[in-house]
Parts: sequence; C-alpha cells; structure tokens
Amino acid sequence: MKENDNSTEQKILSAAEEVFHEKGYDGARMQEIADKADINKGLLHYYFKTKDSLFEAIFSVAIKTMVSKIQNILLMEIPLEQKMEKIIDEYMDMLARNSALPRFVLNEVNKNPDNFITKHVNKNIPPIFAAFIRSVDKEVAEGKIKPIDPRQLFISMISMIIFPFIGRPMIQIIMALDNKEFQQLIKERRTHIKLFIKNALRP
Amino acid sequence: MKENDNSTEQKILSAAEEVFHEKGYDGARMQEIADKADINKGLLHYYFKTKDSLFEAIFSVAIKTMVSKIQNILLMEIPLEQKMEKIIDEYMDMLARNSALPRFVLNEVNKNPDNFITKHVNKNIPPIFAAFIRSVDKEVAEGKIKPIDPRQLFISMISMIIFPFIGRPMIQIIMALDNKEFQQLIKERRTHIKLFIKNALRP
DNA sequence: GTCTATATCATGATAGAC
DNA sequence: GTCTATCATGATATAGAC
Repeated sequence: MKENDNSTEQKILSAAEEVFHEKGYDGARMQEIADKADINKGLLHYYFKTKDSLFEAIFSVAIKTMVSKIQNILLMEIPLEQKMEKIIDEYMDMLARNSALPRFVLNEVNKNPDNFITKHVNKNIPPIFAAFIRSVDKEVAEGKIKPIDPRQLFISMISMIIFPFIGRPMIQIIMALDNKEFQQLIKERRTHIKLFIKNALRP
Repeated sequence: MKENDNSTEQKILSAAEEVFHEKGYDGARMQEIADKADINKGLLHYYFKTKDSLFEAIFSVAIKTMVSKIQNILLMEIPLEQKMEKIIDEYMDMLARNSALPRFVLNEVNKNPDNFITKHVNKNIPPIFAAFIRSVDKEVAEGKIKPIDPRQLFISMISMIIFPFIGRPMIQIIMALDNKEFQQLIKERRTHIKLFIKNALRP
C-alpha cells in the first residue's frame, strides 16, 4: 500500500464504505459520509466529483470481496469435500467481519444487473464454475456421493452460508435470540453446514 | 372483499406495492407511484397523507405474507417431514409469484428492526417456533433422524428456499443462465431441497 | 487541499379551483 | 374526488476565498 491510511482519501473511502453498506445507494447521504470522514461536503466533492463515482469506488471493492474468495478456492486442485469445507470456513469468516456486505451487494446488483455485468463481472467466472460441475459429476460417477445436480448443490451451499447474515433480524425475532445468542449460533453454523452437506451427499 | 378492485385506492395500493417492492422505501418516488396508478400526486396525497403512511400499508401486508404461511404450517398437527415439505412447496409457490418480496421485507426490517418488532410482530411467533424445536428433538430421540440442532435445521431450510430469489442475478451470471434456464432451475429446486434435507437427516 | 457560501434541482407535501 | 399550481425542504454539486 503506497497510500497513507490516514490520508483524506482513505478517510473518505472508509466512511463511504460504512454508509453505503449500511444504507445502500439510495439511502446514503453525501453529508453523512462527509461527517463520518470528519470533513465538509465541499472537500468530499473535491475528491469524488459525484456520488456515483464514490459509489463505484466502494461497489467495485465490495463485489470483488464477494466473488474473488470463492473463485480462488474453486480454482484449487483439492478434492470436492475439502473445497466445499474451505469455502464454508473462509466465506463465513469474511462475512462475520463484513456482515452488511452481502445485503449491500445483492441489493445493488439487483437494482441494476446490466451495469453490474458490463462494469464488474470477470468474464472467466462461468468457466470456473463449469469446473465445479465437472468435479461433482465425477464424484457421482465414481459412486463417492449420491447423484445430485451440481448447480443445486452449489446454490444450497451458498444459501446456507449467506442467508443468515441477510435474514438476521428476522431469525432473531422468530427464535427469540439476543445478539450474543445469535453470535453463538453463527459460530456453530459452519460445523452444521459442513456436516449437513456431508450427510446429504453420503451414498 | 367489500372494496372495488378498480377503486382509486386499490390502484394506488397496487402501484405502490410494485414500486416499493422493486426499489425499497428510499428508492421509491411518490411521482412514480402516482404515474403507475394513473393519477396525479395531489390525489395520491389525498388518499395517503404521507409517503410513510403509504409505505406502512404496503409493508404490513408484505410482512404478513412472509410469516403467516410458515406460521400456519408450523401449527398443523402433521409429522415433521410432511411439515417441512409443505413449507418448501407452499413457500416456493408464494415466492415464485412474488419474487421481489423477500428482498424488500428483509431489507426494510434490517433498516429498522425496532419499528418492525413493535409494529408488526406477532407476539406468539416464538412459542410456535418452540413447538418446531420440540418435534425435531422428539424425532431425534426416537432415532428417526440424525441428531441435529433444530434451529440450524430451520435456518438451513429457509435459506435454501429464499436465497435463490434474493441472489438471482448473481446466480445467473456465475452459472451463465438465461431467464428461461433460471426458471427451470427454480422449478426443479423444491424437489432438490426436499431430497437434500431428507438425505441429510437419515440416520 | 480545505473551507464557506451558494446554485440548482428533485421530492414530499399543501392550497385551492373545479 | 380530482386536478393544477406552488411551497418548503433537503440533497447534490459548484464557485471562490484562503
């Protein structure tokens, strides 16, 4: 990193990340970002001419955080079960540190899928996923796991990992959990997901 | 229903539902709702004095749609497996008809959990969920299913049902699916989820 | 680079004619 | 009930002094 972490630009980016992640593009206010960065609106516009340009800076990092980790693990030359366990562990670690991230990204992508594709999508994602399909199909053919649609398996795994962070307040209400109890549940969750998938796949 | 479906109020509510579900509270514009209802802003404010009051009308229906179905099924006196299968079938049917609903509700609840609790939560939800816990524990004790934390099981089931509707554009990109292929995947999904859970739980 | 002041514009909301 | 016209506010963005 050649930038000073306490540089004005860095303060702006940190503040903007916080506000955009929490409130989304529509709910975010340039004034609030300026306040949180401890500068005034004029200076904020000096660094980022428009709200859009500031948003793009935040969003591109967010989308990268969301996809690159999975992408890297999918590319590793390790057995399927280890691959899935690694995704579960590392993705849940990342989400525990950035719990507002998935809601933010999924929302903004939904609001403007085309912009998302043209500006932010890595063209070699589908081939990487195709490799996942092949490795599942191979294990099925070898009788190591029960027959299953690899796409459904992948969606189920991702769903079980991400959803609790999006549905948190609802889950807490339904199950009458305070914050500490919810944290504990999340902590235990990676073990649950691994075992759940393993059991579902056993022949 | 004693109301005329083509009454002005009904046209407003339909338009508002569409706009709020799609864009959320912050992104929704009274002008767009008026346009979609084919009236002008003045008349819109005559029926609903503030944006907030109109939002509340839409949100209270949305939250009810999200929770009442599960609630009703959980109250039925049927075996656990049937209960879960019924939730999967009926919830996926409902979401297929209202695909923007979960993102909308989860987002707004997240933005203001307290308001959600005080205004919209049915106080007897936690007891209903406690009954689900008991029925899972019972089946575990009888050796009919593998030992499992009922809360994790419930979260996993709900995650697998709801997430695809929230993560749709991302899933389509990663898997390179067009709209028709995605619809087909969703159609097959209920079978997948039922079998996946059944397999995971078999002793 | 940083600040204050201001322009510009969009949006929610109201007033009043019909 | 329905419309047009208008207000008041607040948000993005710019201009210009230091």
